[in-house]
Amino acid sequence: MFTLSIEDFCLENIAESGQCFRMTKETDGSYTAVAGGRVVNIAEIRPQRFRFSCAKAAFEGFWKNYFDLGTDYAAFRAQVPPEDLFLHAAFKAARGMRILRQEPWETLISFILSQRKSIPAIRSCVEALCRRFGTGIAGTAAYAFPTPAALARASIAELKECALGYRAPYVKKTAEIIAEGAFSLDRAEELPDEALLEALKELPGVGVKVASCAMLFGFHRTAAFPRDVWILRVENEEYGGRFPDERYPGCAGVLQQYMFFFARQRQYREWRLSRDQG
DNA sequence: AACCAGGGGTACC
DNA sequence: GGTACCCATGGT
Repeated sequence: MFTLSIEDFCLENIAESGQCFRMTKETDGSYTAVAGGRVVNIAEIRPQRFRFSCAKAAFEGFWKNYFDLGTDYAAFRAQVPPEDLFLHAAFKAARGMRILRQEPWETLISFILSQRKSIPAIRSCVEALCRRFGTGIAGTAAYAFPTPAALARASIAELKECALGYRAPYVKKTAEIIAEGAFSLDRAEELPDEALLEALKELPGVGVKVASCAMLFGFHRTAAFPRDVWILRVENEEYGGRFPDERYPGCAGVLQQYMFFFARQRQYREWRLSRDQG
């Protein structure tokens, strides 16, 4: 256990941002994250001052990278031109958002089962999969995300018991393809963005949007710009149909996450009303 | 209690 | 290359 000062790091905004599904709020206001077969609890004991439950070595060896704490997020905001009022409002509303460096496998499966589900529903689905097919993490009550082999072994009926519905075959087939080695996530890491997108789209249940989410959140390809229903609304309401992602080479995906977060807030509706009247 | 959710596959044209 | 329609199920 140790404490640390960190700028641009908001546990709540990250946990509620819909990029990860295994970060939960505790009754004391702290957050517990499960990733990479590890568990950590983080409390903001005063503004920008955080207490980590793990050892310093585990932080340096894993969590620091996981939470992308080596990246200066103020530099992203600085790229936004003053006239883009929406994006500036989004940066204000989603202060402390970061793009986590999650594992490709877990991210891929999580977003395959995300389709036509709300974020709370995705969380409970993922948790059910972990409890049923993952292995327990020693010294904690948490379960690791199941391996490709474990999900490939699962029956469709078992997967449906985790509320996967019609997505159960997608998850099973993708797990089989990866467990067999017909698709290597390690080799996929070497592909350039466009080739990676096309490769991911070959997997069952993976279209442009799911592939983009896996790229952004699992492969940390920050140029990937996932377009879901919320982003499409924002593009129509704020950008005349299409966000100019080419204006932000290599980091449009980061901005996308701020946009997504703000678009879902009630305060966006109010912000838009007051803007349209003034 | 209806409504909608970080969409993809398929059958058309 | 676009579009209409279906797909299960939970959270609000």
